[in-house]
Amino acid sequence: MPTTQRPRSRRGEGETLREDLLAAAVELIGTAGSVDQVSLRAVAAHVGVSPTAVYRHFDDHHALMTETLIKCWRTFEAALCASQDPTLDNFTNFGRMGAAYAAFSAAEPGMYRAMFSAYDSMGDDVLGACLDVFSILVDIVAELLNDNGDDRDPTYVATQVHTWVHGIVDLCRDPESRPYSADSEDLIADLAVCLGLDPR
Amino acid sequence: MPTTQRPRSRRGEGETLREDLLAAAVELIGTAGSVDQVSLRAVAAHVGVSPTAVYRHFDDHHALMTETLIKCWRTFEAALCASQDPTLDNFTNFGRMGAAYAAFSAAEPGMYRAMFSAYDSMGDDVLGACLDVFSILVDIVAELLNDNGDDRDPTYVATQVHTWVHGIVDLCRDPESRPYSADSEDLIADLAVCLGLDPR
DNA sequence: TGTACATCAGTGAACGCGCGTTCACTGATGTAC
DNA sequence: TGTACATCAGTGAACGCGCGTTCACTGATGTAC
Repeated sequence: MPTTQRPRSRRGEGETLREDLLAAAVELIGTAGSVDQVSLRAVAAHVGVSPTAVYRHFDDHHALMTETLIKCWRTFEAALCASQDPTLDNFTNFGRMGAAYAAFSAAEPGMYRAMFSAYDSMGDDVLGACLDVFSILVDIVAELLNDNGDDRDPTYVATQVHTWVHGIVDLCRDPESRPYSADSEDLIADLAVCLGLDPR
Repeated sequence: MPTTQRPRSRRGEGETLREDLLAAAVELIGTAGSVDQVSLRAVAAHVGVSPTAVYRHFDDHHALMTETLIKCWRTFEAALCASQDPTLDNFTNFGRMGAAYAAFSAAEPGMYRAMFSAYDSMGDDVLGACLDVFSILVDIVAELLNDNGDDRDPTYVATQVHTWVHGIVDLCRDPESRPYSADSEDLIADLAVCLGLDPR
């Protein structure tokens, strides 16, 4: 958090501060691991601007946090999409998405926790961003089931996948102190087989 | 939170305030759904006592919260144990424990979230209480595997069960706004079969 | 080309609040003599 | 049986802090004439 003051934007370029505030808020959420431990004043200080400047771009603290969380979900979405390779088969891509999910939660544990702690308590826009991510998973599961001639409901199976993966990365978040000696990579790898998603 | 003042304990009965403070802290954690949103002052006010009185029984805010969380874990442990009936077979008891787990998280969602958010960040005593609960699950899974002549590692399978159940109750916490149309009871019921725990 | 001015992108002081914690204290009560 | 007193179980005022938010303001800058 720089005590150094941010240089004032030139006329017409006021929106750059908005982006800087969001980026700082994302970073602070990642450090804090929760939304409500990140103050408006801390975000402003991180950027090098007075607290009042924030009100030029956001209605209040809640609006700042809502937009920040949406940005987090978009980042997560981009990471999952980037893992997909259309030249590969669906089961391989499914595995890559699982690995990307685990990698994101390991690289940004605070962000991951904050996102899933608050996904349903910040309003419809955040929930919408969350649903967009889930639909990516539903799509790949649907293709997988189709490949296998499996007529199970893709949404239900995707929910099985997601609840399990989420439980794994949420509980096994700290290899040092977790109560589970198992490795999250093993757990995720076994999961597809348990759910009967591997090609026969 | 009563503005009414708590009557002073009689001489030699000072420990009753300690119990009252812990009970109030458990309740406030349940309402807040997190540990660090519950202040020492709020706990004192809930009991009807001055903030300074808390320091007669706990070193500081952190010590109060640590003991409160342990009490939460013991409550959870008692609920799981109470679901077991030694006159029934292991698979039935396994199902009853799953139902008790889901019932606890549904009845005390705030407590459940606070417990699992903080299980690894409050010190070894809290982690120990958490491990005690996990070992209950390992025991019933071990008996189940033994019944089935299944030689999988009970700890690993229990980890599979727990990560999945936790993911289900954590993500499907709010039937109104969750992104999943599935019912958590269905998910939990299907889980045992997916993991091959049902008797053949 | 010069200049008045509206607008943009902020600042700085102040507010009332709740927080954890420290300090000096108070009054009831059980007990030793 | 009476009483002095140590101890118990607290209280109340005060501290410095960070918080969200409001308000009046300032100074640079692009633009219209």
